[in-house]
Amino acid sequence: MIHITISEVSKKYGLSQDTLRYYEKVGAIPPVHRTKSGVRDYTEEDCGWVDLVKCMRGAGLSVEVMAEYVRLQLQGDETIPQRRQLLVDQRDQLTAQLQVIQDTMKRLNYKISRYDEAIKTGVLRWDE
Amino acid sequence: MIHITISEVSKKYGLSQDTLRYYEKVGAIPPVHRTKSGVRDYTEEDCGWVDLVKCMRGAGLSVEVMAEYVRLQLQGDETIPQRRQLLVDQRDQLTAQLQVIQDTMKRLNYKISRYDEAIKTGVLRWDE
DNA sequence: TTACTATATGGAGTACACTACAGGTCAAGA
DNA sequence: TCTTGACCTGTAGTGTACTCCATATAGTAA
Repeated sequence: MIHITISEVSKKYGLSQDTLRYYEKVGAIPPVHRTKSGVRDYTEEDCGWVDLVKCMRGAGLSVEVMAEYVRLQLQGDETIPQRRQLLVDQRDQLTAQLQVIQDTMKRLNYKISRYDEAIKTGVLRWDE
Repeated sequence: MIHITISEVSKKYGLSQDTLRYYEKVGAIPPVHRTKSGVRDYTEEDCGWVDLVKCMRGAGLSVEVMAEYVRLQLQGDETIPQRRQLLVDQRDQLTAQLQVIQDTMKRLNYKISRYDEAIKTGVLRWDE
């Protein structure tokens, strides 16, 4: 089993050491393995959690949601239905967010095309 | 020209009166038309700005970016190239965010499918 | 005129997600 | 042994985007 330090995890995932400690403190990842002297010594599994939380945070899931998922996970197999439901809820949120972003991009594209036209012709019609 | 009150704009767009005043204060929308006694009296154009900022904020653009766009707009036609560039930059950001969300959804879907399997068979393999 | 309601302003407070810092510990090299 | 560097904890501070509140004023109904 390979173990790596917090500075290596920080480099590997592009998250600051403070952020890694913060995620652990608020429970967005489970407690990380430590050396006898108390220094964090990330296992591959610990890294997997870091990777997961980085991905989910990037998409906009809250740290509280991640912490809830971790809590359920640590409670064992009887929480599998709740964990599934949590993920489904978050997926639904992302589906909605995807739609909002696509609609906004359409609007941005329309405005950009009008600016292109204005720049080309020197005229801006029906502004906003 | 139709004018409406802040409470009507609030209902129409689902933004609180405080939020509407806040957007105006920080410049995310231009100054709203007022009655002689100083009460906001939104024109259709004012409403158009509210609609725009609601849309952009929903997609994650910052109020500061909106305020910058409004500043440029109020400076007149010579800022058209900058405004176009601002919109293009934001569109690029959204394109990237779209990708992140899609990747995250793939990951969520994979995990959900594994939970479905676990619930069906009673076995969870290679858990996280 | 009085009372009520909607709106105004300025400023303080909240929630979230970090981020920075002070002070302490520990292992390894000179 | 001494020093250095990386790490630790706990706590305070920051930025963003609201949200709430106290106090004031204007327009309308009774």
